[in-house]
Amino acid sequence: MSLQHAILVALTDGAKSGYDIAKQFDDSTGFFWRARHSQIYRELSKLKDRGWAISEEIVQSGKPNRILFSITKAGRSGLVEWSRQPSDVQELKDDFLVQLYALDSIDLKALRANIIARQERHRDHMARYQAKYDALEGSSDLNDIGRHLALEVAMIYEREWAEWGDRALERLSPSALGELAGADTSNIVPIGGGERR
Amino acid sequence: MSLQHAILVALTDGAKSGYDIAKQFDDSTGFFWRARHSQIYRELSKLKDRGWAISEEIVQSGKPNRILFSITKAGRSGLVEWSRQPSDVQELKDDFLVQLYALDSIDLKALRANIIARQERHRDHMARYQAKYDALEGSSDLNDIGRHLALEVAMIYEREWAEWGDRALERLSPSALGELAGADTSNIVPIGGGERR
DNA sequence: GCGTTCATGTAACCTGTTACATGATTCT
DNA sequence: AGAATCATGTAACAGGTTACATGAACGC
Repeated sequence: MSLQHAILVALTDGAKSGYDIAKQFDDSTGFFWRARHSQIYRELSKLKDRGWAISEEIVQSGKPNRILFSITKAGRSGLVEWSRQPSDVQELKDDFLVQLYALDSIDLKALRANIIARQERHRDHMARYQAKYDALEGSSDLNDIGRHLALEVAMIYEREWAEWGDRALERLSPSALGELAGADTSNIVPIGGGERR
Repeated sequence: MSLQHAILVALTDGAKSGYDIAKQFDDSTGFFWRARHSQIYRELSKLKDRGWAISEEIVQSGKPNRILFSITKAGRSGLVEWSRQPSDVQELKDDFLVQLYALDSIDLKALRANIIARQERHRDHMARYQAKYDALEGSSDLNDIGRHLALEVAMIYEREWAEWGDRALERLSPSALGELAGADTSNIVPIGGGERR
C-alpha cells in the first residue's frame, strides 16, 4: 500500500511520468523508497482507478509519448489520512545478522571479507548523502527541513554500519579469536553435532 | 531464498519443529529474521525436497504429533556456500522518510505524535536487547561473540532512531517552525500548485 | 557498429501476509 | 466459561523482482 503513497508524494511537486518517478527512486538520495518501473506503472494505474491521480498524454515525435500523472484532491486527502496512521517500524532483516548467529557453521574468512566489502559500500553511500545534506543545511523551508532530517537518518544508518564493521572485524580477527597464524579453520565441517543420518 | 538459510541456521543447534522455529523467530531477541508459521512450513518442505533437511515424526498423545527437522550435510554446505556470497544491504524503506519528503502535504501534528509513539517502541525494544546483550558480555565462545555483535547492531538501530526522534521533534516543533501558538496549520489543503482539474 | 537514454508496458515468478481449518489440554 | 498453548497445514491475496518486448535517437 505504501508504494502508492510514495508515488503520490513524488507527484506533490508537479506532474510526472512513470519513467520520471522510476529515475527519482533510482537516484539513491532522491527518495527513500525503491521500486522497479514495472511496479510503478502497475501502481500508477491503480492510483488512477482510485481517483487519486489523473493522467494526460504528451505527444512526442521520435521518442515514445509521455504519460504525465498528477495528484488529485482525493489523492491529497489520501496522503493526509496516511500520515495520521501510526507507521510500522522497519524490521531488521539482514543476512549478516543471521550468519552471526551461527559463526561456527559458516566461512569466517569469507564473512570478514564481506564485512569489509559492505563497509566500502556504506562509506560510498555516506559521501553521496553528505553532499545533499550539506546543501540543505540552514534552509528554513518546511520541505527542506524534512529532507534534511530524512538524510540524517540515512547518514546515521550508513555511518553506524560502517563503524560497527570496524568493531566486528576486531573481535572476529584471527588474533582476537586465538586462531593460529596461517591456519585456515574457517571451513572445517564439524562431524556429528545436531545432525542425523 | 534467505529464509531457508535462516531456518537452517536455527537447525544448527539441534532438531526443531516448524512450531519451534516460529516461536524462536517471534521472540524479538531470538533471531533477526521474522516469518509466520505458514511460510515456515512451506519453506521446510522445500528444504526437505532439496535434501538440505530431513524430518522425523514424534508421536504424541493428547497433542498433535511433532515433526522434527534436522539439517543434513548438504544443508551445512549450503550454509557455508551462502556465507561466501556477498550479502545485500537492507534498503531503508520507512513511511517516515517518505513523509519527511513532503512535510507540507501531510498532517504535521500527527507526524509529531507518531514520532513520539515510535520512540517509545524503540526504547522498549532497546531494553529487551540490552538484557540479552549484557548476559553474553565477556564470553569467549565463538557463537556468543557473534550473537553479541548481532545484538549490538540491533541496539544501535533502536538507540539511533530514538535519538533522531528527539532532534526531529525539536526541529519540527511549532516554536522552531514559527507557528502561531494554538493555531493548527497542519491540515490546510493548499490550492492549485502541481494539481490539475 | 554498439551501448545508453528515452518511454511504455506485460507475464511469470517469488516472497510474505491474512485468514481459514482442526482439536485436545491447560490456565484464569 | 473462555482464552491461551500446542501443533499442523492450506488457500487466497498483496507486494516486489526478473525477464521479455518494442523502437527511435544520440554519443563514442
